[in-house]
Amino acid sequence: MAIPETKAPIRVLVVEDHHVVRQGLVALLNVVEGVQVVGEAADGVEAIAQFRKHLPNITLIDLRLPRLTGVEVIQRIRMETPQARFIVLTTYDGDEDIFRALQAGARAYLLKGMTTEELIATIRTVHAGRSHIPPAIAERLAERMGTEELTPREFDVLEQIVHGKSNKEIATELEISEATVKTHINSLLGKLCVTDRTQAATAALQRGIVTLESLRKPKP
Amino acid sequence: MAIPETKAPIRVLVVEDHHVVRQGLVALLNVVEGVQVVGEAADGVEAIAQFRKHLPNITLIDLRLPRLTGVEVIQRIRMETPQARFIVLTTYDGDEDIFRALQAGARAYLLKGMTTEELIATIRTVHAGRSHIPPAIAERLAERMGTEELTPREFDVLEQIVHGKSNKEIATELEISEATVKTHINSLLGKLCVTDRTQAATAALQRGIVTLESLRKPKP
DNA sequence: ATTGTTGTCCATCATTGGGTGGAGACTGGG
DNA sequence: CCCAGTCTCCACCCAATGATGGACAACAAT
Repeated sequence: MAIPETKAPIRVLVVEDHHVVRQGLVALLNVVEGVQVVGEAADGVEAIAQFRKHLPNITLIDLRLPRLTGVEVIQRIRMETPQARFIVLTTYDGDEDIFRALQAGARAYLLKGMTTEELIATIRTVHAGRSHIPPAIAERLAERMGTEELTPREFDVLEQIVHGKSNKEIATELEISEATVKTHINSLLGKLCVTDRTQAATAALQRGIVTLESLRKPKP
Repeated sequence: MAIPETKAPIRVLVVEDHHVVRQGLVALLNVVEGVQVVGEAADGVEAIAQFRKHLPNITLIDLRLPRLTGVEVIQRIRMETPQARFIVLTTYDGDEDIFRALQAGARAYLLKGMTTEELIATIRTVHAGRSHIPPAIAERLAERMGTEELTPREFDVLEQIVHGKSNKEIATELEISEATVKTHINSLLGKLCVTDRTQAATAALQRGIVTLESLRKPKP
């Protein structure tokens, strides 16, 4: 071998649905000394299959995936392989997903705008058993920590609000009285630290509690 | 040469701020017969410089860029080189940007989730002087066509609404009476085909009239 | 100049929305 | 068992919102 004395390479699985991005990651990683891409997956189900097949040291995973979300994939894999290490890689997304991913056991969270050096450094850091959260993400996490969890009902109402429903419509939809809707709104306004439904809607979108995509297709 | 009788390759400039994605595009394109990446740029200003330097046949460009937006880049380049051909490549973004990009002279609009084949096919199509708009995009464009343009003042008000301001606050901010704010709201509600401010806010975000990012940082 | 159009502005009125207090159901610990 | 805590539900009150109608100025077109 030309390489004098290297350790075993870090075996990486890349999970990402965007072809271009996946290609980019693989191309970047495969020229790096000590890192080896052992598998690729374009959706959640495939990700789990590939993981079982290759048992990689590190799984680089996007949160927005077809079939299963990244968070679900992390949860399921950790169920059977608790020592699995994940680096979440996403364009932007809401705070909610970041939070969930870290709770599910992701060790690092990177934005797609990062430099190659950051990516490599993070892979090595996580492989060494440590975590890495960029300052920008940490800041948003901190904000989130202060806020309380929404109850299921409050979540239902918030979802309707984001979809532009009036209190009366929400009441009909959820089969409760309009007064009750107002109560839920009142308490979720408090939890989201906002003062009216419009702010609640934008806050929900910012945090990823509801996604912009879900607005296009009316729900069945 | 090993290749028997090829035409001159299509010379492509890649403009994209996400390192990973840019790498992916370059890696993908450079293995394609008849396509040659002649330059890369990570922001709007660099894009214009690289364009002048290389005069590519096709410019593959993201809309969300530092320094100058993709739309601005397209406009400026077409000012001096009207025959320049652009393929807009973006993750998702709002309808507004799609519309503006096409108006500015982009010939095609692709989502980053596309297959390699689609990308290559589109490059060839555009290089041959034709356009290519995927059905999903075309649909959204069609929706947009029916809607009227907002007046500057209406736009101001809408922006404030998305930022969660009350009518009174908007009135103070814009130095007009609250009644006037209501008038503007009323007419912009009509133009956006919605019935209240919350729907207006989400519609504005969907269409990219206002972006989620701009919500985080309070404007100066 | 005059007509038409469009954008900005304002006032009044009915409706909606948010604030407050409080009742019954259900949970987990002591 | 009983208590504290939480979730869900509802009614009443007043402020904010949206609908309507109309005044005024700027501008284009003939």
